[in-house]
Amino acid sequence: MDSRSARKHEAILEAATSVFLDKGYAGTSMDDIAKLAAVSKQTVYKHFSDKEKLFADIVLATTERLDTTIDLLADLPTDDAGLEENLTRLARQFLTALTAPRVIQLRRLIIANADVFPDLGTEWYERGFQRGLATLAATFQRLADQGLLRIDDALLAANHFSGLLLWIPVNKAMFTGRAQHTEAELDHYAAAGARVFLAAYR
Amino acid sequence: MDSRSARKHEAILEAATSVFLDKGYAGTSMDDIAKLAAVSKQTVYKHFSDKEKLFADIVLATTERLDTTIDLLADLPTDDAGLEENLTRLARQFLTALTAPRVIQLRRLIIANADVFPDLGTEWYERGFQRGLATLAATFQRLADQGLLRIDDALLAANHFSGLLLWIPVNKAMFTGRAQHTEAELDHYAAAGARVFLAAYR
DNA sequence: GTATGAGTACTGTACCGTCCAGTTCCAAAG
DNA sequence: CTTTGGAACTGGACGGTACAGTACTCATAC
Repeated sequence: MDSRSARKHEAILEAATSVFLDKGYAGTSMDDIAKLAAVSKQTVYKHFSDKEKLFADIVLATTERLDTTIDLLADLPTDDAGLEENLTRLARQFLTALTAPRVIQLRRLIIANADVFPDLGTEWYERGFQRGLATLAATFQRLADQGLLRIDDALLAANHFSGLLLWIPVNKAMFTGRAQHTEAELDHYAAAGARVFLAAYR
Repeated sequence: MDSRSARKHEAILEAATSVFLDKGYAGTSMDDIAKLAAVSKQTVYKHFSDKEKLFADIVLATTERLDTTIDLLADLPTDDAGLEENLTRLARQFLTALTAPRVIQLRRLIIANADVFPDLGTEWYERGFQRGLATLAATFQRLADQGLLRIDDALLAANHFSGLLLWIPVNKAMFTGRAQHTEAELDHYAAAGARVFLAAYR
């Protein structure tokens, strides 16, 4: 059932995602998108009423995809033995997922336009950010219930975990455009973050 | 020596800072700035060759001002007695300084335009961000030398401290435009962050 | 009385969104 | 398999608007 219309729709979405992530909202023209999607501008406007609508759609779609990734990661084995090791591995996967160029670009895109699209910023914050934290918090709560961690406020703990891990690389990436983090650096951040977290919450 | 020219120069800088912080780079027109500064557009162009130059100047000037604020904060008494209390107070002041609307707006402004002005983003990162962290790290190192803290990598510790404190409120502010943090929330973040930090680094 | 600035008109460019005339796809009917 | 009708698409032109930067004339400060 991949009608021609559906194919075009998909091509436009894909092209728009690419260009928006790369050049920002203001830096992207509808002609750019149409050209990259190999589609006439008229067709773009047939599928998406205007630029704002198209932008909102691609942001939410990309957020959705990120959501499911986070959900997959947060499943942590609850055996006592290698707790620090497991947590470090989780931290490392978190770092990889959230410092991926696409994710960083999405963050930048939303922050940059949070004043023009306040609803979009809020929606991303709730769906793409707090939801991920809630998932992580649930995992920590499970560990706490098993007596492996000592936690009052699981959501706060999840925030601390994220902050310890992500503050450095995310800021670097936000400000210096394309930041290249070596694998070794990420390993180091993950180990150090997990260690501090356990020191406080075990 | 406040010549007329110098006064105009100052008025333009002030107006540009206000408008840029408020409406972003693309959202600000040179006419807006001229009007707010009560100055003709011609005069703006006499003092600043073009829009980009003006933007860079106001960003760096604002960064400079933030720098000195951080320097003032990071002075921590090194008496053993009330270490946790002192650290909590430092945390609280940090939070106040770095969640101030002006600072948040500056962050947004730089992140939003880091692709168009990569040098500016890098410069802010080094001057306004890493420099503040270095100051904080020096303070921690001093505490470590006195045997009050156990620290391998003072810069990493400073990053952890910042991440624990700022991850929540800064992200909320970045994404949801104008975030209003109550005093009570900030108190809570400061106390919790300082507690976790000490658990790991004392 | 001269340099500096105000006020304003103007040029050139970029881009959103629309319109239209001609073409291609696709599915159903013969 | 061929025809046919309508929907979707192309390509390009166009109106309208916003804005960076310049030019020019008249007023004002010092």
